[in-house]
Amino acid sequence: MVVFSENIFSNYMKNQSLFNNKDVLMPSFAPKRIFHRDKEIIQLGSILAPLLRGFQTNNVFVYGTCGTGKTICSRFVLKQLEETGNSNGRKIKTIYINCKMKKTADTEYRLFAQLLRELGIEVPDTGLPTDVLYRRFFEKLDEEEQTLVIMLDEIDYLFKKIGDTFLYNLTRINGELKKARLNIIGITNDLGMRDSLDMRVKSSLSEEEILFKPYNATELKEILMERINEGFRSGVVGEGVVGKCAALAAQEHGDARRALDLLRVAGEIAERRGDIEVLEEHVDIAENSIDLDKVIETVRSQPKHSQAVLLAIIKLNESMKKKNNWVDKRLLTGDVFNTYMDICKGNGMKTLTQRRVSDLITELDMLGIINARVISKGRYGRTREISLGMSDSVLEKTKKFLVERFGY
DNA sequence: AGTCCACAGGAAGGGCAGGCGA
DNA sequence: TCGCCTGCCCTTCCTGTGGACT
Repeated sequence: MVVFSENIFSNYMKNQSLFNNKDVLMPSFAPKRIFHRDKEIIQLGSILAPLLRGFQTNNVFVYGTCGTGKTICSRFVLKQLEETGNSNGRKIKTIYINCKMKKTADTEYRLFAQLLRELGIEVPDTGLPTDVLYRRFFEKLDEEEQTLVIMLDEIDYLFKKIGDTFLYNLTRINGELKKARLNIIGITNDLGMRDSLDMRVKSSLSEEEILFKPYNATELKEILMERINEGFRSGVVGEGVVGKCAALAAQEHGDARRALDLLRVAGEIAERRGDIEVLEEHVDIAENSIDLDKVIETVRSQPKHSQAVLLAIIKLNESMKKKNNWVDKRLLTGDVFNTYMDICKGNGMKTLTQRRVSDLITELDMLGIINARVISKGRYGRTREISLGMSDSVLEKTKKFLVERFGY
């Protein structure tokens, strides 16, 4: 029972926080020092340096797996480039765009709209032809002598969705500008994307390439120690915790973002429990919690029909497991569509066509929630084999969320 | 070698919301 | 205000496809 004469936050305020500055442990935080990426930073810096003297330079293609420091290093270099340029009387502006942001930069129109907004020009969400946006962007850019560096993060997502026309359009702008200059930094964790690009785009975007290798456990440990010193009160995080976070993240392709998330969430769990120290058991709990939050957040942001398709996949997956020979049985597009229709009918929803559901399956695959690959069953047709890309505990919570939503 | 299946996925077009210009 | 334009989401129609089966 809550007694209203007592302040519910008094306990929280009584205990001293384990954190000094939690922002330092956020993936978005820009640290003063970046470890083990000297070579890549210097390489990117030397490619962009001619811009400071007003010379043309090459576009850059940055690739490496998740959490290898691509974004943080690129942002670090661009920030310094902008500062150095501006303090030397040369106008350099940088724009960061994450192409995976739904409804923000996931179509060519939305990408150019976002670029225009960054340049201070408001444009409607729809209604204008894309080439009008393109022209406005071009005119605004060429109003004065300046250099614009556009950093397109997760560029593979946009490429898979709409092809490489937008890249072709962007890269050819430079030849038409009279006063301004435009440079593009494409960042991706899809190492195969480069090979799928149109020859003209490839030669223009991949003029320079920088590969970010995964961190090993020792490097991750050093990165964590630096953040702990600033982020936590001294002595609240033990040596074992750092080693565990680093080892777990090293297993996941040397992902520094993962290591930081583990550390921060472990700290939050310890604090919530009222413990005075972050322990290895907190890291174990954090490991499950992070996956869960990420997947639930993604699922929650999906349109209703995508959620219904995912529920259909989860339900079918479950019923297959219950059967003895479930290993031999495969989850196919047709089965998913039938179950999806049942879910829609049960909820009074109008069903989308199989063609559209096929696209939704592709989108769920691109988000990493499911795995779908095209297979041929010979005489019995060509279809997609679908499986779930999440652990049992995450699956259980996702199912709970979807079942509550659809009551199925 | 030819047939056939169950889709994949491309192309075209409709409906809707919204902008532009006369 | 109205007609015409656009992008987006979706449907409809269509062709293409890998490999088991005949």
